[in-house]
Amino acid sequence: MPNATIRDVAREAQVSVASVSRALNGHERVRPELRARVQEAAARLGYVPHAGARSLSLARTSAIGVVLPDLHGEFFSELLRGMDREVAAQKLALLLTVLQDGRGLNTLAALRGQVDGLVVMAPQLGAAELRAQLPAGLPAVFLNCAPGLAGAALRVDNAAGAAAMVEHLVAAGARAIAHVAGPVGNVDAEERRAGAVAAAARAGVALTVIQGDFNEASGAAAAVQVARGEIQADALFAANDAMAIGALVALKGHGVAVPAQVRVAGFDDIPLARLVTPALTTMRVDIAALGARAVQLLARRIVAPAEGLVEVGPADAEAIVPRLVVRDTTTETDRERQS
Amino acid sequence: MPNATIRDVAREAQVSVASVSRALNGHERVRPELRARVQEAAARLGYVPHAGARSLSLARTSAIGVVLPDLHGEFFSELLRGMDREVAAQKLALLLTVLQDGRGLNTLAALRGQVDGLVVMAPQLGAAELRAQLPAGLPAVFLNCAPGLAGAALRVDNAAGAAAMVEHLVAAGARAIAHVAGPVGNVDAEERRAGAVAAAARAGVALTVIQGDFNEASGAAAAVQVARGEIQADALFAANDAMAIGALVALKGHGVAVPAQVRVAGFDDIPLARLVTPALTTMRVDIAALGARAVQLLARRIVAPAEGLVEVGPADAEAIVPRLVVRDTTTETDRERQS
DNA sequence: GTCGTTGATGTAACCGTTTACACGTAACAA
DNA sequence: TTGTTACGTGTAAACGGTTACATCAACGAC
Repeated sequence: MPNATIRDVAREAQVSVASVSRALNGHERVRPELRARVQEAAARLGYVPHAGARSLSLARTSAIGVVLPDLHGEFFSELLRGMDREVAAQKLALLLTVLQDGRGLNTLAALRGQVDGLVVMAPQLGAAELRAQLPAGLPAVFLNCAPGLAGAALRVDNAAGAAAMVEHLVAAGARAIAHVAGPVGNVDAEERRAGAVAAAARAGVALTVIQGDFNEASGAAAAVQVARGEIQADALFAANDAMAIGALVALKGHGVAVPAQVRVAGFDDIPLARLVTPALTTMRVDIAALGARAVQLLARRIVAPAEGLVEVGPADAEAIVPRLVVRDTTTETDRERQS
Repeated sequence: MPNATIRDVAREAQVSVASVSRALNGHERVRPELRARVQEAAARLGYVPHAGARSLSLARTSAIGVVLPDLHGEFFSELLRGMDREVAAQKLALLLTVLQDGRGLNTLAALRGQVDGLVVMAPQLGAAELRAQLPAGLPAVFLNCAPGLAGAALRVDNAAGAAAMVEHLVAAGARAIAHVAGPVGNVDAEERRAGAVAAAARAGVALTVIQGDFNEASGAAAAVQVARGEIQADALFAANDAMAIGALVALKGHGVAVPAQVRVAGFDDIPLARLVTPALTTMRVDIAALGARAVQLLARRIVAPAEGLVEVGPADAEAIVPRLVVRDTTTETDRERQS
């Protein structure tokens, strides 16, 4: 007998199943004496309600699905940490699905009946493609997705962040910037590039785009071009920290002084950024807050229909603006020689 | 009409619900013509089976629960990545639960009926405490947990890893090793110390244990003792990379050549390890593999009862052996001066 | 023509909850 | 006394699937 059911408890407490359900769910109209008897019986049998059955009956699973691309490292864990924080507060559970390239196409639809809503991050999928895969009628919040989907949209304002960084570099004395872009087709990468290009144009400084792929090696490769003088630049702005760190190491290897000769900047503020020498200037995105906010928005959409105050639609779209974190790779300070 | 049910499909295809179920689940005894008609109807209505209902009927959810402590960074994401890889292969879903300090006590029991099994990592909980919270009769796999629980146990073989490192240091010419241990009470730290001590005894080299606390500062302090000659050693083996890096910096500061005068080694292979100069020799634990293996073991336990070949019990306990990653702090090479 | 056999399909019970509704009882007003 | 009301509790019908069993038609053997 693996587990007791509500009927076992009813028999044990000599009441009906309805009373057991009411007693355990804290209904009003239950005599205290009976409630106590039921609770006692439940405890005696080690009864735990069967979540699946309950969700079938309530048409509510108390779980939300998270659909993510194949992420690495800090970003992934911070996002989940933020989501979990909020999910716990709302007494929900998290069902995680990673969208690998091959599989995962019908995977999304299969979530019907298993979750009450979806937080989707699929920067590589088009709106139409995505819409086709989503189970109809499930509330959803989209993170950095193609625009125009039926649900709340939450994004990182990459363009504004990149622009802020370019402005900072210019203020720090840069006159020719090399931007190491992320992989083509990646929305974040595109937005950062566009923001950087626009800001450079506004500031009247030269900006050369070098193609990268978000990995360290490509940052290093770009740095080598700069070090050899193949590309004229007194600042190297990478679209993420991994590439910036790769570049930093490569520049050091080629005897280029940072930030004296070339300023270096990244994006994301991964933990490693403040540990490298010199410490990396970068844009910090509060990933945990992003995750928490996504869950919050979703939770609101889930209860909303019940409340009658639906007002859904793609109305609410929000953007998280990254914050500039100035460290040693862009400003000459007396801390330069230390640590 | 948010979503079609099996009855809608039955009506649309002019057959019974049983036939729909059989047709869609690939049963044998279904006339091809009827199967086609059902599939067509299902497609027309955009029917997707309701996971909750199905799991209630089948007594199988196709989901497994993952219970983790409040982890940060790389470890967390790598573990989940490994689990997801295996979970996808087994056509399961992942339900994530983070065990924060306060909450999460009844959280575990609430998973009944929502998952088919559990992967639990709760290094801070005692066996009894844990057992009390787990839903009875749920297959479970424990990661680095207290021993003696009913389920498979999977751990990192810290002792073997430490021993391997000591052997490597000896092979690299070390004759007197200083081991900077982690905080007392920490299981990983204890195991690493024990493994190092034993291996040194076997190899017939001296080994001095210096108490540390897993932070950089304690590594640096230990290094100072070695540099000053207060402790005789030609190799410094720290129980984690943070302390090793602290030691590395301190040795450099005291003009001690690494690895010529003192070899340095760490444990964990954090991302920073290959970025410091000289690059740190360390032990790499394949976290993703650990996660994948846990899911694999659990999946086996889940199907086993159905197969009749139960053979459960705490029988299978496995250990993942870390891999030695040799870099520049233990071997003099021509790469020494570079990067 | 009858009977058994076989294979495809339908009927209905079941999984474990929740809850609308029915019902019985007691308190109270007339 | 007799309605009315309010309240506590039980009965049974959902929720959306799966599947044991019943049913039925077609077929071949006698």
